[in-house]
Amino acid sequence: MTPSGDRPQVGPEGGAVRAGRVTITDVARAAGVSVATVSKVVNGRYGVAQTTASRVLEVVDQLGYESSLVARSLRRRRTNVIGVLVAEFEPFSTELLKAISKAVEGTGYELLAYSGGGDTSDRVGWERRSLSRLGGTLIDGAVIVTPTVQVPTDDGVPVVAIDPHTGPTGPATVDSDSLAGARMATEHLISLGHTRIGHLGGRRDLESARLRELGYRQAMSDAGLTVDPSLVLTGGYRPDLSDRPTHELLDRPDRPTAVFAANDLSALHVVEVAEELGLRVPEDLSVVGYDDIPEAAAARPPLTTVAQPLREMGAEALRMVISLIESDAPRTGQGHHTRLPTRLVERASTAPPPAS
Amino acid sequence: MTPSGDRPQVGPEGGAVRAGRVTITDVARAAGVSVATVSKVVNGRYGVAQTTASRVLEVVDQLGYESSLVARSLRRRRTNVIGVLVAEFEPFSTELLKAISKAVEGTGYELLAYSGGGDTSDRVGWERRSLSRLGGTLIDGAVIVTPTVQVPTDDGVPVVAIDPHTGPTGPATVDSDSLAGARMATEHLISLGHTRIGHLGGRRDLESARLRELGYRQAMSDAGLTVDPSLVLTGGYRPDLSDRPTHELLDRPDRPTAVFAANDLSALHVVEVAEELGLRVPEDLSVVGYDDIPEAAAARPPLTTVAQPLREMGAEALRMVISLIESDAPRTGQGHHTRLPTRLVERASTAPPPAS
DNA sequence: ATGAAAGCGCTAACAC
DNA sequence: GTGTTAGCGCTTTCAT
Repeated sequence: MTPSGDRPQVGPEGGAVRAGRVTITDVARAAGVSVATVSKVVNGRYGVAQTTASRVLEVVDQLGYESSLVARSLRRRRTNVIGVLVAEFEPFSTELLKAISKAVEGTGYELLAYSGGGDTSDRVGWERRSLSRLGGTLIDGAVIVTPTVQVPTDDGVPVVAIDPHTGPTGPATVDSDSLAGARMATEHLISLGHTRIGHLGGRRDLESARLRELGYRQAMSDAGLTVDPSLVLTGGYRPDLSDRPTHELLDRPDRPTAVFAANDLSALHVVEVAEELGLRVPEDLSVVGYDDIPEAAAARPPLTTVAQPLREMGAEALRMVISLIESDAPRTGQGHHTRLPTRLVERASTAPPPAS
Repeated sequence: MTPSGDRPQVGPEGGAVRAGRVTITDVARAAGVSVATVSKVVNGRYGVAQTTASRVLEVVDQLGYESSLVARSLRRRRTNVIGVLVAEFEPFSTELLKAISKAVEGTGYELLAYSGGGDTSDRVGWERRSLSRLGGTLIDGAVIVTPTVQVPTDDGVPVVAIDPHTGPTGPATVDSDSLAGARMATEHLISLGHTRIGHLGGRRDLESARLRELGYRQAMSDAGLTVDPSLVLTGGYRPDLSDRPTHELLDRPDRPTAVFAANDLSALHVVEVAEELGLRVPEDLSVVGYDDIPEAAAARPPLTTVAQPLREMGAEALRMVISLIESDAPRTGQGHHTRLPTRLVERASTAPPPAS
């Protein structure tokens, strides 16, 4: 058969004209060798003649062949891809993603971010699904952001959880010191003279949310202040879930003079609602958030908040998965835990309470 | 064989205890049926007895089985996953990602973001590689953010490019009106009284960068101002690449009184360098950026910039890929192009030039 | 109603 | 050096 026999047509720019992806079979046929040989050449294995190799490489180039990650990962053990699993791409997870992306440079790994929690139906347990769908094949390891349940450590790939479901137990985790952060936030409000302080809590299933509420309670109690139970509500870390509790907090004559929200997104929503109600921030109401996402500094007024070291947390989580991937030590149920410090960032959403 | 024979061990909480992922074979074995039957049940196909189905489902639940995206996508046509391909996760691409993530809710698709440009070696052409690696199998369609080359439209999955390599030609694209935006930015500086205005350009391979420079030149020329060629440099949309040209702009006695940078990231770097040099922004130097990422509003001073409608752009791009995926019309080389309007956001990084 | 078998694109043993 | 073969986990005819 003539070499040009049934080789896929090649356009003027060297791109394949035939529809669909170029597969290893196309390359093999065009180069007149077996797929196995193409595979060897592409993967730089030994045992291929110089001349064959260069001919194959030429065809690869001509056809624009690139091996399918999917097919390859099904067969191979390693893919050099690390998964970042999130419920949804919102400011917190994307800040982490930026940090991980920066840290991944030069490591030889690529990043694949997957949002599996889209459907409201599986707001809980999405990480298990995502992990099962991708793990063991597509990705060598995973960083899971704010999982709703404890991630299984024994089955599948190495996993590190950021802002985990549960505290220092189970899989490897990275988080920041929510207790201290929440105390700082609350103490800041107290030092400004507030005594009637509300708390808009986070996701009840997350350790971080529980610790932030605890920090708030401790600071109040340490200052000799009693907590009005009707002022402690749950906003689920989300603006939409925060709407009703925020109104509950502000639609009343004896409303608090300050609110500590468990994250920036819900704090920002408190500011919004306050303004709809004709309350000025910070003159009539002080608001403190948590996280220090860029949106917090960008808001009007700029939000006072507790900064989590998101860059470091992302970098650390990446370091940890990579080390888990590369050490072949059997994974025990008990992972390593890193907790990083937080700090208060005073901006313009807090001030002394109205004279009244 | 007894049903309990070689079924994988199940732990107290129903989680699989054996290492590795639970595969369809495990389920089949545990349920005492064939893999084909399990597949049918899992995919809700007809032709399975009620009792068999419920038994299988029970085992699925018990073992926590979830089908592998990889294996499934290799065999099937559709995966209901849309890829967002970026060179790197930085503020611009992640804003788009947030927008697309918001828009994807309720569509039945899931999002997979892949950063393939990690290695500096392939700063150019990463999108071709990523597309080849994922396309045709893992993802049903792709949104590519700022591709470095023209994306092939004929081979593989439907593609929409945001801020494309080339203007309205080739694949479907979404971008914003860079020409008008750049004119607004420059006119704003001129109206403040600036005459010596520098331009820190973007990535030369992108249409948007060329249009922003053109808009700058048009506004200058319309105002009867001449452009000093030594004041028009390229920053490549990146802080690191902007460092040298920024110093070239500012380390001189006859430095400009204002700089229009082609995106916020490089504008922010100009502000940084200016401050290192002891220049106050905006008193000694005015700076305008482009994009309006959250970091722009969060900066000190808050950055005057040209806002791109990133939310709309992301939503529109998603709408377009989905419609391409769902219409089985053969893809022509010529896609649809949407160009959205920009607007000037005046903040505190611009002011009249120093009296001198 | 169920299962056996082929095959998606690829890699890894093993044969020639 | 190179090709043949098996098989990764899954879906899909096609027999039974």
